[in-house]
Amino acid sequence: MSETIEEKCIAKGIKLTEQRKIIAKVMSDSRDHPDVDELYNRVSKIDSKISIATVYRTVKLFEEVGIVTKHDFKGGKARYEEINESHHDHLIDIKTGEIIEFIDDEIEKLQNKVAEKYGYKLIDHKLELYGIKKK
Amino acid sequence: MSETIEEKCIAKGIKLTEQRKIIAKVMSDSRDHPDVDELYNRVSKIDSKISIATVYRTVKLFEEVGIVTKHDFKGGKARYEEINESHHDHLIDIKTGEIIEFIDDEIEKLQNKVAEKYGYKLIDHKLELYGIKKK
DNA sequence: GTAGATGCAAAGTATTTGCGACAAG
DNA sequence: CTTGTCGCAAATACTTTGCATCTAC
Repeated sequence: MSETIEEKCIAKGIKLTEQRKIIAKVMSDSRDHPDVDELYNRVSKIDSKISIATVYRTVKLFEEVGIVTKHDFKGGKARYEEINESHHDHLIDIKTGEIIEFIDDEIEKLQNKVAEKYGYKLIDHKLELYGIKKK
Repeated sequence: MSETIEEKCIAKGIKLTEQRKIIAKVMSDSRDHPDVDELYNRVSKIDSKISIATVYRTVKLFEEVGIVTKHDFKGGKARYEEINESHHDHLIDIKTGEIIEFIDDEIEKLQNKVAEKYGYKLIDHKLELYGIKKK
């Protein structure tokens, strides 16, 4: 039962403006992990009057209520991705910038173990692998 | 045989200016992971004439030649840490911001396995755990 | 002596914000 | 209606850079 972003907004009592609907749609349709600029480009094609400030405000809002996550991959700009059921981490191709999503339950378990060991409850984590494709 | 940053600079043919020596010393003495601003504060106490531009230029240089690493933890600012023999990852206390360094060989191995699985050679990785202290 | 480093201030990026106009509930 | 959002441009925050001067080697 994967809800759409729009449904999530309603569930969380967020006002659904035209702009937010468009931004939500663009994010849902994005398989990659676009930065705000790229998001703005895509959104502009649908409605050219939307300002980049609104895009910034919206992704921030979506992040705060847990609809999307923010990534700070190498390169300065923050990049966003919709959260859906399946948690995953990222394997990034250093040469091409291509991003592969993966899940490894064993690593997940070990992370919890590490946190436990230091007396912490694990809330969140970030795992990024950087590599080059083998020939 | 852990070399000092100064020794590493000489080994890599980097000109050792007074400013660089000071910045190197401050970084070596820092157990935490200071951002450029904080580094600049500490450096200024030793020599108040050093400009923040030099700090930026120096950390960038040190990063390029592999003397320090840059982290993009939550919070926007880039933070730096000296590289020494022991690789480690970070467990960050969400409430206090405290950073615990840890190593887990099992996780390291699994990361390589994941990269392999997708046909990649692992070059680098970043693992950050965010948690809260248990009472 | 010479190539490269520094300081300063100005210029870039990325992101946030104040404010009057406007739209969702 | 009322509260919160939008668009715009100005403001911030972080980082980089041009240029004249200075310094390590």
